Amino acid sequence: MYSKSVEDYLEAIYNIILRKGYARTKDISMELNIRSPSVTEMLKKLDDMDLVNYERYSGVTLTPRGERIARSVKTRHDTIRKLLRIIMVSDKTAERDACKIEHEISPETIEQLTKFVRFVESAPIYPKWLEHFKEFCRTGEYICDYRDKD
Amino acid sequence: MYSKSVEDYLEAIYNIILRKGYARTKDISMELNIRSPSVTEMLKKLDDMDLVNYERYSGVTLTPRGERIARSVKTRHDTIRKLLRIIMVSDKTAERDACKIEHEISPETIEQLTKFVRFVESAPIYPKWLEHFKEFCRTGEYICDYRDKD
DNA sequence: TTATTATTTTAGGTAAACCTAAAATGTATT
DNA sequence: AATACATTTTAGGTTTACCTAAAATAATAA
Repeated sequence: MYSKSVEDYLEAIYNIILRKGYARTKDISMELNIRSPSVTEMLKKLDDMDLVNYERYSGVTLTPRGERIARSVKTRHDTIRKLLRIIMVSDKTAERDACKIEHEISPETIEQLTKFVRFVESAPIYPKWLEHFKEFCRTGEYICDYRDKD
Repeated sequence: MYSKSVEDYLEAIYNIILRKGYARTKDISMELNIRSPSVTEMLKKLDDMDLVNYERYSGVTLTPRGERIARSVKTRHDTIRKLLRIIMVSDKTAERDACKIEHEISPETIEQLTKFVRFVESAPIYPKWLEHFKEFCRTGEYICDYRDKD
């Protein structure tokens, strides 16, 4: 398994390349809020691990392995963020917490999380139980209509 | 904020005291799978921070502050574990993942998580939508009966 | 009480991931 | 081409939280 730090760098590099085509030390430094000497140091390590291609004074690209990992971290991130949004966590907090939780979650949990998010997303209308949860959040009262059905 | 490590020690000490009345270096060492010299070292730090009362060669107890924190970590832990159980993560994985996620979660998220768990638990019968989620997990098919209602 | 065993602590490392200050390199301007 | 400015790297620290080996203390048994 890779460290949080490694995962963060790969994810950052991936995102930077997505939006501007290439990634340099300074971009990564800004994205992660880490000083450039630390970034340089890590880029060397990532290069040794065959996760990035690093050339002094140029920039970095991801190797296939690096990109595979970056993608998987990003997917985890998005899944967690969506789950948090479903349970009514604010956008900002959902984003911030996803950044941290993404490193701490087992494959099994990610699988279930993915299913759950898909389950909610695949509902043709906004699910009633989520309306009920919203209401529960406001009032603390559980709305129950199971009696209507039999 | 306290480090993961600090939170883990406090939680461990709390749990050990709960089940056997007192906590010693070796107990903590076994609980956390950390060698005793490391435990001794941390106990001194925790004592300096006024989170435990530590006496060489005796054991430790939690100060009021330490206990307050331990309780709050434990509560977070349980809430996360319950959430994971709700979305059908196995007991073992839910427990292991809760141990890690408990350190990474903001107050806002914990609040929503708590509400969500309470929402599910306060349902008078096992919620239909959870049956549907179970089914969705098995088959990948979304069961929808909103048309029956109007 | 003395010897043996278990526990705890001290002493002295290590590794990961940061940092600052200063040197090296690259880029842009006149 | 020379100077100025920005970026990147090197060199040398720091902190946190671990570790092992050996010494000190406590608990138990002969």
